[in-house]
Amino acid sequence: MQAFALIDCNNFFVSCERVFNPALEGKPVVVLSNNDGCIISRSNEAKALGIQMGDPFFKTKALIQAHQVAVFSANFALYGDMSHRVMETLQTITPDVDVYSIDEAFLTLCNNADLTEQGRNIRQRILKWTGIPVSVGIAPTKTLAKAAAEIAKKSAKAEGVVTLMSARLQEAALSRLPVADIWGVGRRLAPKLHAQHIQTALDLRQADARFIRKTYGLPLARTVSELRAEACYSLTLNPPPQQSIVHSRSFGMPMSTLSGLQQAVASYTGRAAAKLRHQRLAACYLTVGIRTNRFRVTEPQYANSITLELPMASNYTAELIDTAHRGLRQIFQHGYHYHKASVMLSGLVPMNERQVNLFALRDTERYDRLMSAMDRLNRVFGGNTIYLAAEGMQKPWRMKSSHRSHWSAIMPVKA
DNA sequence: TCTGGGGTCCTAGGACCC
DNA sequence: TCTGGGGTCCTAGGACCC
Repeated sequence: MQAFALIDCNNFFVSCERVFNPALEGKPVVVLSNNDGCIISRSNEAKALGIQMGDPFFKTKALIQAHQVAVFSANFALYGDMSHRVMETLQTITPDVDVYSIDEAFLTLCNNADLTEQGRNIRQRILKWTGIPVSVGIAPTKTLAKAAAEIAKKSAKAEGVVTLMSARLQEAALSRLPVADIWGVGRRLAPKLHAQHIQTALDLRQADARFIRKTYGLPLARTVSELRAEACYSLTLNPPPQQSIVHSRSFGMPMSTLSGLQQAVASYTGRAAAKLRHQRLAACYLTVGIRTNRFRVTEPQYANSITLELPMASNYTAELIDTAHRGLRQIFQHGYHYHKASVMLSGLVPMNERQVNLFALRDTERYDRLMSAMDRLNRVFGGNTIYLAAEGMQKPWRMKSSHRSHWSAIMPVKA
């Protein structure tokens, strides 16, 4: 029988910060999302304080200050780099690594040797070579391996590795796992399943396959099969090319005018176009969207988006901005407080020769500007500000937050 | 005051065709 | 009384993931 292993980095963003600042070990730590809006990574100590994934920062601020929780603005350039190191380490164990996300990868193990022992070895090597602690789940299907890793993360006696190869072990483990913890059961499906008296993962494994297929669709039917150790998914070793590139941000403050939105949309389009060129692609379609603040329920709400076809596949910023502005004029309505805009590029194709030449030209300019900006930063703050330069330097205090000798300056400085 | 951002896949229903 | 039946393509919306 095939044995899948899921390698899942523990509290990944927090663990990355700890690699560069070991004094954070054993202390509560959280990492915040882009605009410092939400909590997106928590150390075990922060979890124990009751801080939830996705909690708005401002709502937990009092708790955070009371317990002296260390707070970090997300540094995705750093996390991407650390992720790369983890994946490279896995490559030294087997060439066939299915990188599932920034902090997870699937691989298959040799079923002749002791699987749990192999899991332990992987764990030790990653910790030693990268400093990142991981959990390993081993099972006959990807979904069961995910569940096993989930249990490994929480169980002290598992020592980071759980193997679920036999039906007996699978049933025992799934009977104690809430159905909502299963990969493929999200916040919408979980209450619906509860209403059908499907509470645990074991209940789902034993549910009527045709009923599930008919009521909830193909994806959940596959999840049920996978829970029964019937593999529906294999390793994805040659991922298909990306289908879309998005750049979206919420604004710092509400925006009401078309010209204000135009500025934001132009800047987002520029970012999306840069990502496009970086991947040597061009786009056939552009979608622009705007919306009001969905949390302000007392205010009138408006959300709209429009997709435009480009006359020719393009990755040229000015052309894409023109298109985005044309779309924006069509969906803009007076009288609303806008809160967020997004630009999506789709219908992605490899860039042609003309586009490559334009790219080379602009890339040189960008590179020069980036280097001079980094040089200035390094002179002011010393080394290690490189990640920040890549992030775009949207807020002054962000610079300080990335500088390793200025940890005390990590909290936002109010104007 | 302050509530992230970037992705994928599936399905139902309408339009249209023969 | 009884009002085809496939097939395709497209789109919006819903669900999920990290």
